[in-house]
Amino acid sequence: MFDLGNMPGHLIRRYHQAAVAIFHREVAEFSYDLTPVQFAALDRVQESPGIDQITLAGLIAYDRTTITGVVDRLVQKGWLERSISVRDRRARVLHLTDEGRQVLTVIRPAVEKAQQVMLLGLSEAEADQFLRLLKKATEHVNELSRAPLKPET
Amino acid sequence: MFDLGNMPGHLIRRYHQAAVAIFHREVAEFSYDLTPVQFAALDRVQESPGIDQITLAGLIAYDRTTITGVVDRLVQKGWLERSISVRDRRARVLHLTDEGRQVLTVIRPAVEKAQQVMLLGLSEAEADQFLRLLKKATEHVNELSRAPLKPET
DNA sequence: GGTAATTAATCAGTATGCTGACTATATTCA
DNA sequence: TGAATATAGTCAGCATACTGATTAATTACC
Repeated sequence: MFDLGNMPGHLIRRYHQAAVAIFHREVAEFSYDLTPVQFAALDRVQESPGIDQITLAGLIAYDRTTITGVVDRLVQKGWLERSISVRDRRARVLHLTDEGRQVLTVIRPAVEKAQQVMLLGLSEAEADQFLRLLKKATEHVNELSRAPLKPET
Repeated sequence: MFDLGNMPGHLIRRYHQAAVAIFHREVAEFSYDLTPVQFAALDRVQESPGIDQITLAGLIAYDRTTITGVVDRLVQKGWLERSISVRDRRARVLHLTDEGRQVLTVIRPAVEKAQQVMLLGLSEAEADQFLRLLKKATEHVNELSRAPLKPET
C-alpha cells in the first residue's frame, strides 16, 4: 500500500530533518550555537517569566525529562536562571538573564527566516494550505505522544 | 510574524514526535521492539540484498554515521548480516537473516497501520493534498540536510 | 491530623542524529 | 607508476528524545 517514498512517517521525518538543518544554518549566520528546543524554551520563558519546568514543557510540547537537560545547558550558557519556587519547593522557576534576553533579540530574525526557507518549495497558497493541514493532523494526534501540547488554561 | 503554534518547524517537530510514538505503539502490539530507522533499513535490505551501507543510507535518507549504529544493533539482534565486500574491501555488504525476514513479514502490517493512524485527523481528500504538499516541500529542501535522499540511478 | 495518592524534578539507560576527525582502501591522473 | 584525491566506514563527543524508576514535597481524603 505504501512504499517508503509515500509513507507519511518517512516524509515527515525527512522534512523535520531538513527543518532542523535549516534552523542551525540560519542561526549560525549570527555566530550562535542554539538548538530549536533551546530557542523554544528561551522564547517561552521570556513570555512567562517565573514559569516552572513542567508548565514550560507543556507549553512547548516537550517531555519533562528532555527539558531538564535543555535547561541545564541554558543555565550553563548563562542565558537562564533556575531557582527553587517559594510557593512549591518541588518546582524550579525560570527567568531569563540579561544575556539570554539579548540572545533572543539577535536570534529571532534568523528563526523567522528559517521558517520561510522551510516553505520555499511551496507557493504562498500552497504553504497556507500545508500549514492548515499540518496543524489539523498534529492536533488530532497530540495526545498520542508522551509530550502533548498543553495550552494555557 | 510567526508565533510558536504557527511555526512550521514547531509543527513538524510535534507531528514527527507523534508519528514516532504511533509507530512504536503499533509495532509493540506485535511484541516487537523496533525503531522506524531499523524498519526502513531492514525493508531496504530486503529490496536490495547485498547493498552497502553508504548506498543504503542514501536510499532511506539517513546519515552514514547513524546507519553504522543502526546496523550494529540489527546485527546484534540477529536480523542482519554484515560482511566485507569482495569487490571493494572498504565496503560492508548487508543481507537479511531468516529471522530478519520473518520480523519484516510480521511487522509490516503494523507499520502500514501506523501510517494510517497518523492521518486520522484528515479526510481522505485532505490527506492526499497534505501528502502531495509534504512531498513537494520535502523535495525542495532535500539537499539542505547532511542526509539527503539519493534515489537509485 | 495523618496516611495515601499525586506531582515536580531528576537520573540511568538506550537510540537516534549531528559535527568533525580518522583509517583503510580505491581511483585518478600527471 | 606513484602521488594526490576521493570514498566507505568508524569513532568520539554532544544534544535531543524516550522508558521507567526514584526522591522530595504537596494535596486529598478519611
